[in-house]
Amino acid sequence: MGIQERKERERGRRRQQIMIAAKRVFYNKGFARVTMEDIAREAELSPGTLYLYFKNKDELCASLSLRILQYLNMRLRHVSSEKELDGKQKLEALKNTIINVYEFDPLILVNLFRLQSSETLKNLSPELLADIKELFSSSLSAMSDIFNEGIKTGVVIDKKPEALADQMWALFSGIVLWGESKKIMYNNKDYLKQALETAFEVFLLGIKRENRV
Amino acid sequence: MGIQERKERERGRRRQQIMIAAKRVFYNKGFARVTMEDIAREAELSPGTLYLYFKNKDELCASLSLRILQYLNMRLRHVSSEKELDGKQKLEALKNTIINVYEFDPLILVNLFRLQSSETLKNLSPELLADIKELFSSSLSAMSDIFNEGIKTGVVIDKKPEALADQMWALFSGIVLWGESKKIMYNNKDYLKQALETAFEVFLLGIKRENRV
Amino acid sequence: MGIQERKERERGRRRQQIMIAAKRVFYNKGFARVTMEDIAREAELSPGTLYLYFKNKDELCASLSLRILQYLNMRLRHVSSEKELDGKQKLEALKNTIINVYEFDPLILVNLFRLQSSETLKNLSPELLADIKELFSSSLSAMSDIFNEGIKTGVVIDKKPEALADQMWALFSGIVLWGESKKIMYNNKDYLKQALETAFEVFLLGIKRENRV
Amino acid sequence: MGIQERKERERGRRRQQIMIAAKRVFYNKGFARVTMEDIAREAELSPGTLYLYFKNKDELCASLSLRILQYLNMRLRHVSSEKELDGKQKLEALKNTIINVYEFDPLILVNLFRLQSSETLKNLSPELLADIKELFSSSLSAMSDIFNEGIKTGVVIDKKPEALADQMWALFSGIVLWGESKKIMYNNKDYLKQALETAFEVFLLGIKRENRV
DNA sequence: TATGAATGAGCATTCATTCAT
DNA sequence: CATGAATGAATGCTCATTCAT
Repeated sequence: MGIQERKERERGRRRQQIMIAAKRVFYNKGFARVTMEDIAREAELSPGTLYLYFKNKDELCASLSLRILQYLNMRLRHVSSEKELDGKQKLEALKNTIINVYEFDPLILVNLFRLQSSETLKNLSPELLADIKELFSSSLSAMSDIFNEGIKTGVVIDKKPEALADQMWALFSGIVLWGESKKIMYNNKDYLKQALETAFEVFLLGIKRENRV
Repeated sequence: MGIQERKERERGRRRQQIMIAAKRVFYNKGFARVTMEDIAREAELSPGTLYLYFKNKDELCASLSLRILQYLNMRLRHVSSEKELDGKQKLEALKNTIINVYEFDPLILVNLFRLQSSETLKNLSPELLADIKELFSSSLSAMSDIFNEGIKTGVVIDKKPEALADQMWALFSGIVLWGESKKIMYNNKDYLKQALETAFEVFLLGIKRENRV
Repeated sequence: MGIQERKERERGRRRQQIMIAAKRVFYNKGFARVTMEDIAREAELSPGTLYLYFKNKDELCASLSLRILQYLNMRLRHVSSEKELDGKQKLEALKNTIINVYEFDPLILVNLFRLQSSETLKNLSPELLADIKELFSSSLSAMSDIFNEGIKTGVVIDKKPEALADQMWALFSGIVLWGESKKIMYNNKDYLKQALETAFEVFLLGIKRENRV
Repeated sequence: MGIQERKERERGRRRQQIMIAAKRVFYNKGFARVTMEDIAREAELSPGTLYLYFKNKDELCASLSLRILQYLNMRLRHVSSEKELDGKQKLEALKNTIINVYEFDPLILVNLFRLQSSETLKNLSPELLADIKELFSSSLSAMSDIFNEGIKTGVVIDKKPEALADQMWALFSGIVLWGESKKIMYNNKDYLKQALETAFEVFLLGIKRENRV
């Protein structure tokens, strides 16, 4: 391992450390109110140091989303390319994957979905924005592939696979955000996982050919 | 009409005037960047005056959501209580209503959905929060009623009607927010209405008994 | 006097008040180290208030220069248009005017000369920059006129009047800045007025025809 | 050559290398915006290393001025002590020397003149400040000598030679700084050398006895 | 000697909110 | 009721300088 490589790895670790601290602060104070100083304090670093690893606050926040997108993408690609599963099993695996990603880090997922609809997107560096777009596209395309296989093998009704992928994604983000508000408005904490299960079941019911006359 | 009542009505008009101005500003500058002074200027009032009609900025913004919630609620109640329609027709009417609400004011709807998952909720006055909750509950309960009628008449599969209402709502907000991000990330402007149509169709496919074996 | 006009005047007074405070602070702390908060404190205002009257720090500082430029310009125009004086007397009046402007506010003059050679110029609002340019041009053109009259009446040697004006201006700023450094480096406080006198005398000697063979 | 001496020479080389890098950066980014890291990067050193050779940023910048002052001083001493030239020729040589110094490094000269009137002077180490003072004094004294010789030989009018030297220096810095601002304000790039020529000519006209009645 | 990661004080600017008129 | 000038706390970001290695 060259010295260059070791440094790069060290740098990556630092970034992780900061992102983890940021996440902890987000949990405690809520996204909107977190300041760079809060994050620095939590990471036991000085504010200036954060800027050695992230260009600005928006990029730090967006980087959190990037991580979970990477995880999601990896999992989806894996399902999509799984040779052992038939079309129907893949649909099931898709559902489970998404729920699993939700469980992996619910808070950051909320951050991601909020990012989607935000002016923040406009302030990101072109590189980071490109990365995010790329992962989004790639994930949706993996989902499309799964639906497409379903369509070809006659498991899924004949709709555009991309539209189905978009819908599933929208359902995912909609449920998660809606669940958030239920938590806040109704103190209804553990509603989400179950809601996701049911929603995806209904969604699959709707698109599976076998359930049709 | 007493003098008291006339004053109250006058007051309501002023509030409307401010809210309309706020909406115009939001359209032009984007939610995040709007200041109270912007709104005051647009309303041809002074900043101080806004505070005579709204406790603070959050409440002003949330009040915008309140209006569209009122509209939504009215429409849903109307569908739900329509004697002329059978269960199946009501499902169709429900779909159309929601799409119609979307078209009525897309931007404010985004605001509403963003509000759902936001810490802003915590800062609202108990009264306003109660109003919002009430309208949410009422709207969802109207939707539940429609689904319930469908279930009873054998049109809809046997799931909890409240869960179905939640899902439909989540689907609604998910699509709208996801559509927003598509606008920003892909400059894909007129995607939304069609996406809503398709998503609701699939959703109804999934829950209608007639489509099942 | 209309209400509008009174307000405008009030606003002007406030600006003056702030500028005077700024000047006081500059005297005490030196230009480079002064913060907006210092100025606000001196003006017995809050930092935010400064921004109601000046777009930003650079503009506040440049506005100080504007004032002395206005004074200079007024005086020069006056000399230039004075009917009672012949060409030779106008040269004398020009010299005295400039020295008088120096005495009017030496520190701000240093600020002005420093502004000349600074990247600050690039950050000013187009309007303010235009005002400054205009006053510079106008002042130099008044000086040119005086030299031109001297040339036409045979008092001054035959050089381009604009070049003479530039030179006199350069001499002025050069002496003032050089005098500043003498103050700092040699604690030589009262050197400047005398130096200006002598320098302008030599300059006039150099350009007056009567001193030539 | 002892080991001590070799080290000292090595150290000097490093300082030169850094100063040259600094100058390059100044040319590209403008004085105000240059950071120590910029300079370090350009010099292919680390920021920390700069502090092994210069006490702080101000000293680094002032050292640039020191170099051109050394050059100026050397040239002036040379003219002053030139046996072959008579008083009149020396005045001409003085003029050419100064213009030549300007051409040698205009940007650094601007830096020097700006330094003159700056609070930076107060932050320099006593040693560096002493060096700068010494070179200034020495240069002005060389100029004084030249004027003095002119006075004694009847070429120059009977004024204090030190005052004449001060004036010439002030004229020099005045023209250069004023020329800078013309560049910025009027995009008038190649004005300076010619302006210096003319200004010095007029100055010499003013102090030469031969031009008088 | 050289490094360069880390520091942290410092600062311009914004904007929701207030209150004297 | 209405005003709008004034507030001042809050915050993202910079960069000269240090110090452990």
